[in-house]
Formats: sequence, C-alpha cells, structure tokens
Amino acid sequence: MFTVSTEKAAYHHGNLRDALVRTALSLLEESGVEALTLRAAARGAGVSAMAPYRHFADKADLLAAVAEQGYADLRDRLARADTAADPRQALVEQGVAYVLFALERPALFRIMFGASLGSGLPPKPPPTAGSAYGILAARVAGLVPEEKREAAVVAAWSLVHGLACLTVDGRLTPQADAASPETLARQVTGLFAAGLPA
Amino acid sequence: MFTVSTEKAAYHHGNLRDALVRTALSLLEESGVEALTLRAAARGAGVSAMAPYRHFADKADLLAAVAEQGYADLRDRLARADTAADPRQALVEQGVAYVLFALERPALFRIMFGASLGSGLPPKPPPTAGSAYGILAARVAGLVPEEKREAAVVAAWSLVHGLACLTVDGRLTPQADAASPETLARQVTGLFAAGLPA
DNA sequence: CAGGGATGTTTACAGTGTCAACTGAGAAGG
DNA sequence: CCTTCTCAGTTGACACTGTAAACATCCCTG
Repeated sequence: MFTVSTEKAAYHHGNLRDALVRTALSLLEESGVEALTLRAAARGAGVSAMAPYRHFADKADLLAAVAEQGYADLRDRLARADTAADPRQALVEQGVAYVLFALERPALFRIMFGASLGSGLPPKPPPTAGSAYGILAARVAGLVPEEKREAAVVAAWSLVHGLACLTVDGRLTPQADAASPETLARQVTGLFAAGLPA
Repeated sequence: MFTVSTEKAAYHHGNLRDALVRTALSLLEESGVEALTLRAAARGAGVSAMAPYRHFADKADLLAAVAEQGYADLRDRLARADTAADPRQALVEQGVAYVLFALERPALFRIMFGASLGSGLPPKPPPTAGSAYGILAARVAGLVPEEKREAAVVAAWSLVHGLACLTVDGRLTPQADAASPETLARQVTGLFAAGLPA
C-alpha cells in the first residue's frame, strides 16, 4: 500500500472525502459504472472498506457527491459554449455542448441523471444542477415572450437532454447515428431554435 | 410457497421463462428496481436460484426480456393515442402518451432505456423498440419536408424522451412541476409541433 | 499532560450474481 | 417394456457487495 506519494500520507489520511470522490470519479470514467463500488473507492484511496462511512452516509451519498462534481463540469461547459452573439446561435451551441458532454463522459452523465440508485424517489436536486439549468434558461428567456417562456425552457432542456440520453444509449437509428453526433445535435437544436416563437 | 394456482404446477415447471418475466415485471413495478433481483424472481416463480439460467444467459438477459415487454406496451399506448385527425394534434397526443407512460411505470421505463446494467456498450436495440419509434416517425414524416425529416424525427423523439426522463427523475423546477405533468407535456409538445416547418 | 472527539480498522452478516456438479423426468430407440 | 439420453431444475460453493457494531488510534483542546 502506498498513496499517491505527493499526498500527505498521514495516518489520519488528511482529506479522505476529496480523495474518495476523485477515486470514484476515475473508477467511473475508466472502468464504467459497475466498477464504481464503495469498497473499490476505499481501496483506491488506500483505506479500509468502512472508512468512507465517516464521510458519506451510504453509497448513494458518495454517488451524489460525484454527480455534483459532474454538474459543476457541465455548467462550466455550457457557460464556455455560450459565447455567440446571436442568441439563437448561442442556444444551439449550448445544446451541442450538452450532448458532447454526455457523449464524452457517459457513465458520469448516467450517474448525474437517472435512478439515484435506490428508492425510486426524487434524489433531491443539488444546487449546482440548478445553475446549469439557469444558463440554458437565460438564453431561452431572451428569445421567447413571457407567457410561453416556461414551456419553452422546459422544451429546450428536454430536447437536449433527450438527445443526449438517446445518443449515449445508442438508441438512435443507424442512419441518424451515422453522421457525427455533433452534426446531428447541431441540426436538431437548430431546427428547434428556428421554430421558436419570436 | 404456492404457484399462481391456475398454472400447471408440473414438475418441469411448464413455462418458466414466461413466469419469470411476469414475476420480474411485478417485482419491478410494485417494489422498485432494487427489488428486481434474479433470486427474487426465481423465488416468486417457485423455483431454485439457478433455474433462471436455463432460460436467460444472465441477469441482463432477463432485464432485456422485461424491457421488450415494456416496448410492446409503449408501442400500443402510442398507437392508441394516435387517433386525432389533425396530424399536429396526433403528434401532441403521442407525446403526452409517452410522458404519461413513463410517469405511470417509472421503473420499467428506466429499465427500457438507459444503462443496460453492465458494460457501457449499447444494449442491442430490440426489434420492438423500433416499431414504437416508427409510429412517432410516421406522424412527423407527414409534417416535414423530405430534407429536414430526419432531424425532425430525432428532435421529436428526443423532446418527448427528455421530458419523460426529467419528469420521472423529478428534475424539473417546482414551478414547472406544479402543473399536472399532462398539461406540461401538452404545452411543450404543442410548442414544438407549432414550430415545425410547414 | 490528561482526555475526548473525530477518524480508521476489524470482524461479521445477509444478500447478490454466477460456476460446477448432481438429479430427476419425459422422450427416443432397441 | 426397458434402457438411455437429454433437457430442466437442484444443491452447494465462491467471490463480492453494502453495511452494522465494536474497537483502536491520532490530534487538539483544556
């Protein structure tokens, strides 16, 4: 057993919580969701199987922390894509960024949304998730009159989210999937943006 | 332990495969996804833990069979909703039906799409899934000129699928969720249908 | 220099998916 | 009719998971 060497390696590990989240994240992205086990995360952090319970109530709680990291990354990504002067264009770019994020980090994306691993109850939307939502909502708000705004925001969000899910899970017809996902995302969101009521 | 009584109860169970799928489905819908375990399905069918392996390669294979049942139900539901004379209206009704299906049977919906429990690889889209897709695609095809048709079909599919996912997982903002899901679905898909290029 | 609270460790348990080897029943062939 | 073969189901075992309870150890505060 040796830790990452640049770390403190004190034997009250220092910052286990962060180490666990980092380990969990790389487990998830390098080996898929079924490799992300509480024990594996503990092992990766060089610590006993029960240690994580000092920092997380249970496995779902660790996953929530991982997801939160994902939300922050997604929000950054959307913000970085939101640069075009034309608001319609900016909206399209956000949509493309959303889909690409899902495609590049599919396992993380599936943890962020969906199922919350356990009870079927709503998994308590974390604050960071809302801020990603806000970036998209702001663009839509600038394009749609007050009374249709809410439906339009939900529609935009649904559209990119649905496209991301279907693409990630390989659910699109081969012909649709043949073109690069980016092209497809651009066409789809473009079509949507064009149809928005002025 | 007693079987469903109307069944044969012969000692080479008769039709274990179907019994397992049925048991799995009710486990799933009555007690959530974490209750759907291979052993529990076997128990429910009155059979030993290893018996399912004579009919399914592994757990994922059972889940695939359950999902297939779900696809068939969804297709029926879409077909039944597709009755309006106005094609735009029919499209909206299909979207609403899709969202309601997801909301009424959330666990099944999550099994049908998403993750395929195991490798992150695409889970081999079953034939029945395509036929549900076809019902929606047909309506869109009647509304959109040839060259934009493909993008429009993907967009419609994405929109309702995304809305279904977000609703099921309780990801919508409270205000959006306050109205009945059906109303929301109607507004959102209506807005989309209205924006479609003539 | 106490001692107390946070942080980790050990041990244990119920449950899971799945492998290997065994058994029983119904059909096939002499 | 009796043997035999093969499919369908069983038993037992294994490695692994998440988690509870009790114990150990470090560091900080008084």
